[in-house]
Amino acid sequence: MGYMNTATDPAGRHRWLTDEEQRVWRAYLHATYLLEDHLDRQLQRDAGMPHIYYGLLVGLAEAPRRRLRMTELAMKAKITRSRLSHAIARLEKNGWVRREDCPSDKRGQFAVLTDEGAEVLRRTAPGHVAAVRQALFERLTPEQQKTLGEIMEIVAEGLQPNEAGADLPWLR
Amino acid sequence: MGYMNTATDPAGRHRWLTDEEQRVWRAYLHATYLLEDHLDRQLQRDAGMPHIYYGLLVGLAEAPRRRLRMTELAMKAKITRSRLSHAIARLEKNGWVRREDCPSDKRGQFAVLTDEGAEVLRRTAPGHVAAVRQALFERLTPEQQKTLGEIMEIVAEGLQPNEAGADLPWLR
DNA sequence: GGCATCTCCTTGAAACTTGAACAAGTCGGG
DNA sequence: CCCGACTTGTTCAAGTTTCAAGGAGATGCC
Repeated sequence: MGYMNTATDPAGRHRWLTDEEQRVWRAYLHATYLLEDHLDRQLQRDAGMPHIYYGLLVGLAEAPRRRLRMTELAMKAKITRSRLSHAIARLEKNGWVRREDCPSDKRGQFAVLTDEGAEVLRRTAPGHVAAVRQALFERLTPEQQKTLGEIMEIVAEGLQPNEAGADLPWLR
Repeated sequence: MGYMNTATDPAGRHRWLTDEEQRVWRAYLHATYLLEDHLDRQLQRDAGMPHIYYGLLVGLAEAPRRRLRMTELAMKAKITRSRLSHAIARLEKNGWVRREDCPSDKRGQFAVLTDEGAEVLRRTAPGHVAAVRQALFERLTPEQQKTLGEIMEIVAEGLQPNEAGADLPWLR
């Protein structure tokens, strides 16, 4: 009992994970926890925000006029609109982001990266990239990197809610 | 600017990620977000608790007398003691876990899995395992599974705070 | 136009996490 | 025995996330 067991498929009963699968799964959980935790702390310390907020600024920085509609940004970051509202409120309070009304749709709002926000990014991006590089890429062979990419694309594809037709509430 | 750029190492300046590294990194972020989200919802729906709380019950179920000292459990789950205190309080309210004083150390507390807790696990584990299997293992070749395990072990090892000597504050 | 319906985003409350601070207990000298 | 240093686990406050609900504007159809 517990997470899973060693047995495979005893004629109709539950299929647990094999020992090997279990090893892989636990390694996955362990590593992804540690990495997320590591990056969250790194960014909290150096940029004063959690990883996902940083990702929002990056999303804006990459957008045409440093701006994106709330829903677009939520989709890009794969979070709910609600969560984004709260997050942007916080970033706005920090002065990294500003809200602007959408002229063509009065319901709409743009989240706009401010100069200050861009500056924070400029200042903290190198450290963040270094952290990612050091925690991940420097430790893997090119082979492993390639396989990791393939695996992650497969997994993401399998979980992708939308799939040409099944429009998703970006989310939930 | 932003997350990273395509340039490599222009004589002393910041090393960004190559295009390929960037692809891998974004795929990683995307997939791990989706998977964690997926499992969290699956467990919230079927077991009424988030993934990490489920992991705590599993940890207890695997322990000798279904019990573990708070600090041990925190280590096993790789979370802070503070977070564990809150979590156990909640699980206790649900009746899945009970606290017991440690006889040998009056500061100590055991978290003990109750029969109810064990029952919840028994009832929900198959669904959870199925979710993991379906989202991950069924989509990967044996080769990929093997490589994934290797990669995750490497990454975890690199982030492991302790390393024979550097005792860690379980955590932080 | 009138009206049902959908979309955009926000809000509020509850749940969860974090970090610092803390009471209580243990431990190892002196 | 006593005291300083450390450990154990909790608590508080602040921050974040979730979920359900809702206001306001757009849309389409009659």
